Amino acid sequence: MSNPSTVSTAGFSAAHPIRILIVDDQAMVRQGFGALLDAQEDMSVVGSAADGSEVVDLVRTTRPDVVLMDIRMPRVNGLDATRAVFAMPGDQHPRVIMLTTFDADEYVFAALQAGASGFLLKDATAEDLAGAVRVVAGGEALLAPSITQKLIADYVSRPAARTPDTRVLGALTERELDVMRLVATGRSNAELAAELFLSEQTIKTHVSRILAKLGLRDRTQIVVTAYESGLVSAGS
Amino acid sequence: MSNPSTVSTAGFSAAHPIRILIVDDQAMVRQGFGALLDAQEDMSVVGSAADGSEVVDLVRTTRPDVVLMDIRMPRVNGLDATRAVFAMPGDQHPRVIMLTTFDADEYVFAALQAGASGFLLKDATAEDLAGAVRVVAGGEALLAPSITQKLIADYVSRPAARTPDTRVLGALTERELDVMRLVATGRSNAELAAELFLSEQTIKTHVSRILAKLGLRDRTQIVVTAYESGLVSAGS
DNA sequence: GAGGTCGTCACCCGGGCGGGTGAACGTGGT
DNA sequence: ACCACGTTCACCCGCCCGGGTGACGACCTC
Repeated sequence: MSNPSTVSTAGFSAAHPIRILIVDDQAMVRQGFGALLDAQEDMSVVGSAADGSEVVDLVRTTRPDVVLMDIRMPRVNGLDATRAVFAMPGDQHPRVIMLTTFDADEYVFAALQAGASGFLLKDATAEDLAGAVRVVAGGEALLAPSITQKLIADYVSRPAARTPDTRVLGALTERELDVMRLVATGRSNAELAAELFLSEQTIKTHVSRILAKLGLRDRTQIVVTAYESGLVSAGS
Repeated sequence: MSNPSTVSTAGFSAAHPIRILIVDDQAMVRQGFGALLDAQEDMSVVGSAADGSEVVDLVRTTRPDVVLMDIRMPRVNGLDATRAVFAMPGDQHPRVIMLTTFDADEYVFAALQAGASGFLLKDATAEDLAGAVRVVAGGEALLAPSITQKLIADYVSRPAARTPDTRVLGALTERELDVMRLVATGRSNAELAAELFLSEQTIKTHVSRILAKLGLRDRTQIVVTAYESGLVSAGS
């Protein structure tokens, strides 16, 4: 899995070793992976922690490029620790690779959402691990094949991320879009009037214009169109 | 990127070589990749094609385990060819790895949706390619790191695949869910009556029951709840 | 057979909704 | 200066919608 950016990363890191922080509650893992990665000439393990609670402080003091993070840990788990890392002020967040002993698919989405760039099983070989660190340090991402498989299956089952439809957004004025968004929450005209500090009649005018411009009949069709066009989306 | 299943695959394929079909319009690629993979002792290139139009026939006659498919080809492109392969009758479809000369992110989702299990750039090394074939033949999936990066970015931006909410699905009867789904398309009571061959009054009764059971006020809130609960979802 | 749920349908009533028309004000373009 | 457009608001009207009540048959449980 090499490609131009991996190569350039390797060249770059010869001068500036990739700084690595290892977070795992098992001392064996910290020592094993630590020694293994430290042996790579383009990498340097700058710290380790046994608990997610120390991660933020360590990131602040050691400034790692890549954090290897066990997902299951006592006290603060890897998920929360990752979220905490990406919640840190500034925009120089380290890249995070999640480690898991077995196939914990229920955490994959949460981990990626939290900001992780990689997901490896702990049975990975030395080459796998070192390669993954280089890939992730190079700004790309890498998942274990079994994880990739699950991710793809989940991915294709999700609706395409909808960019708000231009045919809708274009025809309506900004104010009408405001009203449409609120109509799509199930509110009545009177409620919209109160919400927007307007007369109910004004709301009715806006709603009528929306209906006319979009060729719809009633407010239920406005709600449907709002969802289908991506103006609003499920999950609030 | 090795793991138990990769190992078992290799062990399995020593007795039964992985059968490979190569589809690419460039003769250089067919010959190069073909010779490269054929040199692997656990692989056997069983055919090649320069055009997506021949793929279905070749899959039928050569029964490959893995198809390496260029995404850009004259006449029938790799996307359509992949769809055609998975549209073939029977359930013993080969696994498909898409190849692309450069970073064609706009095709990634379509390719995966079509059924592809892998996505590689053509600058992959021999080890990358052979490793990817083994991973995919073993039932898992593998993406180039730059593709993985884009996939993750797109993935986390999508709303979680909603499993229809039990609080909604549980309270309503099957018939009421039917009506709710149709209400959520923006139809009037009269239209629902016609659609379901019922009296309009019956529809009104169902709608009233839905409103009462879910604690809603009017049909627009039914539409909102239908979308938010996952009973229906955008993208039709 | 008694009781419960579900699906079907009827009548009446009140109210929110949508349609039509008109108008005022401010902004921006030519 | 003029017109177009967007935003705001008013009055009137017709009607679909939602609420209440009651009913009938089918099915299932006990």
